[in-house]
Amino acid sequence: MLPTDKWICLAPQLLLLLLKFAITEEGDEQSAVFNNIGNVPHHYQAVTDAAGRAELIQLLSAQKEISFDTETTGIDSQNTELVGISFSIKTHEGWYIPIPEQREEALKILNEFQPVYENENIVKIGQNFKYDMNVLALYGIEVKGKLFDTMVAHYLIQPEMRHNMNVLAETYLGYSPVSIETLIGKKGKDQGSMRDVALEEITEYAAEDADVTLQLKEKFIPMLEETATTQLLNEVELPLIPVLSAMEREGICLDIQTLKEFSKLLEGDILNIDKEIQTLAGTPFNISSPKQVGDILFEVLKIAEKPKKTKTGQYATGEDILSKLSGKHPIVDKILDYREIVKLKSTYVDALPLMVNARTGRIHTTFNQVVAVTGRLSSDNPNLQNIPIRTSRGREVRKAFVPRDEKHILLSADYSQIELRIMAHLCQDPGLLEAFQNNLDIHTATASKVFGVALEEVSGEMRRKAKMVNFGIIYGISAFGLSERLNIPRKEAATIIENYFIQYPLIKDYMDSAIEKARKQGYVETILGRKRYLRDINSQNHTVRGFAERNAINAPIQGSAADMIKVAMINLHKVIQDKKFKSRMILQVHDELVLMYPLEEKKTK
DNA sequence: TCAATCACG
DNA sequence: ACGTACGTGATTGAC
Repeated sequence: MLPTDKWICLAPQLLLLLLKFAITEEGDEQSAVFNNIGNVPHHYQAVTDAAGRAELIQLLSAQKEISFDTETTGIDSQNTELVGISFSIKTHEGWYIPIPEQREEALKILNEFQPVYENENIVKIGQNFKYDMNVLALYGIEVKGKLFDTMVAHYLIQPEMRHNMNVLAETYLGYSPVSIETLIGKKGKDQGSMRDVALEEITEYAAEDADVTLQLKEKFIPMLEETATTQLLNEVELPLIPVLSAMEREGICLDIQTLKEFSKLLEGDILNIDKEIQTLAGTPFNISSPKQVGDILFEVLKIAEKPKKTKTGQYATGEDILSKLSGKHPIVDKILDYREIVKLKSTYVDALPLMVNARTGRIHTTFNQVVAVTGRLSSDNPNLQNIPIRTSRGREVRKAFVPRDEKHILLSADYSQIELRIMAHLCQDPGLLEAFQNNLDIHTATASKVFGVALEEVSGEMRRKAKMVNFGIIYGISAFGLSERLNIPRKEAATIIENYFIQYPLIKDYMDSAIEKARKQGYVETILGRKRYLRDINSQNHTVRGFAERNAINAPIQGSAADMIKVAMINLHKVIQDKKFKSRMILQVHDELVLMYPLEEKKTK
């Protein structure tokens, strides 16, 4: 690596070029060289003997707050090994403690640090704290005391930005930490292991992470005040971290045998449908290729007058398009069927069993707290927030999620119409409030009002339409969008929307005021003050501005629902802990919580 | 790597 | 006269 003083001798053009590279790729080697913390005086120290550790532990134990980080062999916090731990208590200083590969020896050293991690009086600062919590739990350590997470804090300050440490360090501290690629190479099969990195190098890397984390925390405290998100952080997002950690560690059991059998069944179905489709098409093609499906439907069979195209000029063959062409040719329904089955098989039936953790025998998702700009959680590896439910084949997949044993039961509890209720709260529309207060089916009540018939006279068709309007309202409705989804003329959709706003006049007012608010202050916010910044709200471009306007309407609703369930999760977790229940929260699906409880706790609830 | 599709709320 | 419903993640084919 080149020291900085050699860089400034370079021709300005070259420097500019290098700078350009440095900022296009986050955390790459160029940016690591440019403005590295290595050019700042610092003191990072490896602690490798018992005496050194004892001294460090004594020092850490006397602190009000410490930042820490863990180095591991992998990125899956449920299936990884500790390579080392690092701490910082002062800017530009830090310690790194290697952890041996041999588990007994590793446990011995971690036991030494246990009193630090579990000290209730020390504030712990981390970046992506949940990961470290999960890893340390693998070694029997429950991190306790007040915590601070720079990643989660930044999520409230700038929800739409990325929140990884390299970005944060570059943006707020003006330097690029050593990138992990410098140590173990680029992601891929040739990537090395953190285990094999020389002590000197990993010390710089790990201690720097703890150091940077501590510095970021100091930066973020006033920024949280400026954005009025301190309370949301302290009372919702941070307390949620141990809850999510516990849920991830708990995992969920999967009935692999059932899925294996289902897979075989689907396999057969796929072969049959494939054959039927090829025959109907008259020429062989790959049904999994949307491009080829489009060509068959619209070039060979010509089943539509003017087929819709995607933005790249390819024929659009999505479910919405094909279902409208259902009657035109028998092949259409077959393709839809084929797509459903292949989706289920590849994404769920075959994929999930491979993700069962060898140690626990269960599936462990990761709940991401800083991805969704509205404040929702997301779930990945695997995503357990999109397990099928809408079709009967899909529900078979869902059935494979089972309690631990016959003495346990899975319980799912969900909010009913939470987003519409929040809309009712935000706009205080009397009609909408009354419908909820009378505990009416909200879509039927809406149909009754919009179509001007008695509640008892509402037909299935009317309810279906009203339901679509209610959903559309939350998303920032347009006549075009509604007409597309109801497959009715735009004029008719417009009339329905007009009637809707006559019946619920304050909803219209809410939508207008949300947009107005966004224009004036540049952001909208949820009930708990979570912001969404909408820089495009005054754009000259209709499409771009339209997006921002719909976001202004939707974000406070979707986001407030997210706030609410997060608070509920924290409270529920506390009750379970305080009363020492064995019930466990397992999943969150936006408006739903899945718990597993032992039979014996059924009556105490 | 991106676009298209589709699973969920 | 525009293009259009909000938020996610995984898989596949095509380049």
